Amino acid sequence: MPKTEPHLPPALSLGDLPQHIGYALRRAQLAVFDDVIKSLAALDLRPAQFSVLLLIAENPGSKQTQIADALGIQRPNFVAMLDELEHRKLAKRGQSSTDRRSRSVSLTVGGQALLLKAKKILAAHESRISSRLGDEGKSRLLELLAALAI
Amino acid sequence: MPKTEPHLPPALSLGDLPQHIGYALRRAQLAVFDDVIKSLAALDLRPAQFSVLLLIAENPGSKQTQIADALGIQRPNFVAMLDELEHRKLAKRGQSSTDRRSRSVSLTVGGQALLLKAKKILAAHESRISSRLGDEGKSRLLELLAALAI
DNA sequence: TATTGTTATACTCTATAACTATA
DNA sequence: TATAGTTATAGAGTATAACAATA
Repeated sequence: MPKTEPHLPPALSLGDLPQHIGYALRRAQLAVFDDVIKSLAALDLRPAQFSVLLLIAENPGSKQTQIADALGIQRPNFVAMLDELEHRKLAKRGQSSTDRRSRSVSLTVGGQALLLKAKKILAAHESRISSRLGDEGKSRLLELLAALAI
Repeated sequence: MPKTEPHLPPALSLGDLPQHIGYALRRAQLAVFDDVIKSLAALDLRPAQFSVLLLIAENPGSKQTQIADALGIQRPNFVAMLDELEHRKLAKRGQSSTDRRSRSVSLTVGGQALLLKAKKILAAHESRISSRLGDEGKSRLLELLAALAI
């Protein structure tokens, strides 16, 4: 008598959900972000925190709200994010010489070092993910996604 | 003297963020979902609610937890979702004849009617979105996304 | 008047522990 | 003992109104 397989419950039908671009996008995004989140967890960084550190480094002297806007983060929600990065001594708020309302943000040396580590970790992640697509596949995917991102 | 353009603040540099698959995926997913959410709002349906109605219709007689599992919804979180659909008389919980612990879920006539309307609305949405990609583009995109969704 | 940063607040999504009733 | 449904709860993420300081 052949060994019986462990009983798997029958998979439900998803109908034509997998043909919906939105559904397929969401599933892929969750899977990729799952890998990003796990990768950055070694540095106690969440994806949004990484992107904030990156934008601050890329745009020295920019104002708090400019960073938030560029990342689609609401200004009120950005306050606590910056508070935490500042508390961890990764970023700091400075004075604007021309406008005493606004704060110019910058990275500390520790923030620059952590960003560098994060970039290396994410480069490895990116290689892992890209290997499922091939070079042509990745560039075509980025092209198609750009057409959707308005 | 030429008319001066309205002053736009200089766009910040995103570095190589747009080359990250995860970043591009998230931006595209948010844009597409924005259209889905607006489209379904006419029926007072959120995307997750649509997918629940669809799966119930596609899998008659299936149990509450099977629907939740197939959609990646945690069992505890699925309870309130079903409560609301039941309160709106779109779905109902029935008795399982063989296991008194489990509930078999089904759509009411009203739920079937609303699902049909939602499908039509989403078909129009899908046409709108797909037109940005072309037929070949859409099928290639679904193929690439499937490779990422593990 | 308008804008920057801020506080307070609320709503959705998601995640986990633990209970109950059944199996 | 294990499972289905449930309750309670907590944490992210996201959204809006309103205030003080400054422009």
